[in-house]
Amino acid sequence: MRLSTRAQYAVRAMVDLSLYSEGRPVSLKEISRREEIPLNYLEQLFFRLKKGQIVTSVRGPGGGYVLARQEDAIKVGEIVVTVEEQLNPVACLDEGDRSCRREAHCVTHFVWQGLGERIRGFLDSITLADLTREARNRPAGEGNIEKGACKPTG
Amino acid sequence: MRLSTRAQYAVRAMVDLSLYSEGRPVSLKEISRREEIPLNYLEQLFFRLKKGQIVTSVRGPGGGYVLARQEDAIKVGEIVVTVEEQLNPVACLDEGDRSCRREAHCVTHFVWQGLGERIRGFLDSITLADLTREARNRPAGEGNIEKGACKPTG
DNA sequence: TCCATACTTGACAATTATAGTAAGGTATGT
DNA sequence: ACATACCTTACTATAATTGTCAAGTATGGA
Ligand code: FES
Ligand code: FES
Repeated sequence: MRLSTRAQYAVRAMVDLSLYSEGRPVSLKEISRREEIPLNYLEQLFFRLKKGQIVTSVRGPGGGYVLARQEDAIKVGEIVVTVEEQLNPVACLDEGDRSCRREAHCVTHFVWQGLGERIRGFLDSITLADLTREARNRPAGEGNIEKGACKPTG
Repeated sequence: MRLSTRAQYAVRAMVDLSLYSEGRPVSLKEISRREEIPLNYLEQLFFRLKKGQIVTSVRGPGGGYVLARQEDAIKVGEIVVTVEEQLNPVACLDEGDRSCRREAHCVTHFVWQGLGERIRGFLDSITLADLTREARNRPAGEGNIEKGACKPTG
């Protein structure tokens, strides 16, 4: 029951972007340095985030990414879903899945369905604004995490 | 954000056991046939379930497994946790993890912590009794699922 | 114009976790 | 004794994920 690091990175990167933006575009290079996320990997994430219309991009020198909306209109759940395809605990809940056309017979199906709803509900109840507010109330140096933390292994 | 098939299988197997037991021990062979779960795999699961004191075993011919407690005293969350080690969305929440000793600096930590609590809370709110009641209210043939359903792939 | 910056995009390798298989052992009722 | 059925460990194959590489495009400024 693990969240992908993609999702963890994406949320952290979004908090970073939000914190250091101040209206101007923020380059991935900066975010990469502060949050210690590989630049190439960040590029993949922001490719998705852009498609998901959570950020917009500015090309050329001095360019970077900007939030597509206000901090308080971006839910954590959106970010996670955007980089992680689906947020369902089991495959048969995925859109377009045909492995089980008779959920009516599956006793456990409704359990996982309910679980998925709770997960989404919780993550959608938190906005980027909540996280940046939290971050500003802290001493914190560079980046919003401790170096090397939040890694899936180690 | 996927649940392991171990967990899915375990819950289904427990429902099956509960449904067909009627006081007598149920052999894994039976469960394996009805639920279409490989016998060897089931053995691994029940090895864990026994250690977790959710079932007890009876050896020898005519033996099998029996619920260690009443249906309504066994939570789905217990079953899942027992076969799946931990139920945390990120590694730093795991007991004994040392990757981050300063969660105070990590802005996103509390989000994942809250998520984990919701997940556990929800799964602990459902008991085996709820599932068997559900199952008995259905036409259903052999096993409590449709053949081939609930598989992670396909 | 030319160049440096920084986004854009696809392909791919390495690592890890999971699912599933195999095999041998132990207890026990008949 | 013998068949049944639990007990336990070890291993392999497969899939997903993480992370790297590389080549391209748009743009602002010297
Ligand atoms: S059909 Fe969805 S869990 Fe079985
Ligand atoms: S320390 Fe737990 S998520 Fe960063």
